[in-house]
Amino acid sequence: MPELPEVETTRRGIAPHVEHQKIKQLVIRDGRLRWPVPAVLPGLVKNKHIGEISRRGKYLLIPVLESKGKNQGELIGNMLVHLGMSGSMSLVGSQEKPKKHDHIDLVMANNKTLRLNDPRRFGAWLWTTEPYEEHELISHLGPEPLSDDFDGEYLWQKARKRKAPIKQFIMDSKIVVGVGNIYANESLFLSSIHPKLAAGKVSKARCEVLVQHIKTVLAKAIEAGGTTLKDFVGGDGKPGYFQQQLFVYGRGGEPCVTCDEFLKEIRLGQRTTVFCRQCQK
DNA sequence: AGTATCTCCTGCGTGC
DNA sequence: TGCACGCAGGAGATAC
Repeated sequence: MPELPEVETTRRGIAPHVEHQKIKQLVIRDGRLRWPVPAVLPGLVKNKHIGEISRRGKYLLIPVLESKGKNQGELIGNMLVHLGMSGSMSLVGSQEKPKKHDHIDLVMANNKTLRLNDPRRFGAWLWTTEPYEEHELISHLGPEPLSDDFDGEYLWQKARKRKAPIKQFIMDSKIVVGVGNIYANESLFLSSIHPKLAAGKVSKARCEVLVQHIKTVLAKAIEAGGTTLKDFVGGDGKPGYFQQQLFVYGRGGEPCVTCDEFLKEIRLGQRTTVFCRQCQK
């Protein structure tokens, strides 16, 4: 269930093995992801070089550069990868046989292969020649949650007159990217804010608190993921997600760690929502 | 424009 | 053991 910390952990895990490498070939074993993987892509990237991998929200951006002899040259375009909800990447030896749901291989000249596994095929592997910021899946996205652009003032301004529940509001990628269900539940608990409270009813002061908790929760999760980076090479591609302690997510019916009240579990916009009726108002 | 609902897909846990 | 079912989840698409 890749949320932003898992995607960032993936980026950090694969980057040292992939960046500046020459692409031997791209193998599309099953291109039926959320959108069809462009059939022309293997031809476009063959024998090109890979640039520095970045992340925007939960999208991984893999630049492809023209090759000049053994070196890389000008930017040709970007591969835009999303792990959906069940996707993961791993680095394997180029001879390693694909397992079930191993849909795409990026085979590199260093005899390593970046491999995408995605059982539910909600992920994406797209191509764009325009600056990635202008791609239709990227251009409308809100600020990065860990950046200075995301602060209490910003959230409060955006939330004015909005009636949507605060939980759904912070999960809206147009408002801020990277806050998935787990971390939305956790940060609201830490902020003592009821998930159903209308976004426009959250005071400026409480917006400040909420933003700080979102940042802290995400940063801690990234830190936890960083401890298992070594598992990327020759591993199963699944870093130690959810190592951090979860206060409410997955704990419906169990006692609140603060007040012992049984945690309430409801559905909000078809998402499991867990909170403490006592602590969150 | 803002909000609510639907949708893609497979694997897993549960209850019969 | 097998089957039907509900649920999980990101986020774009669609409807109101």
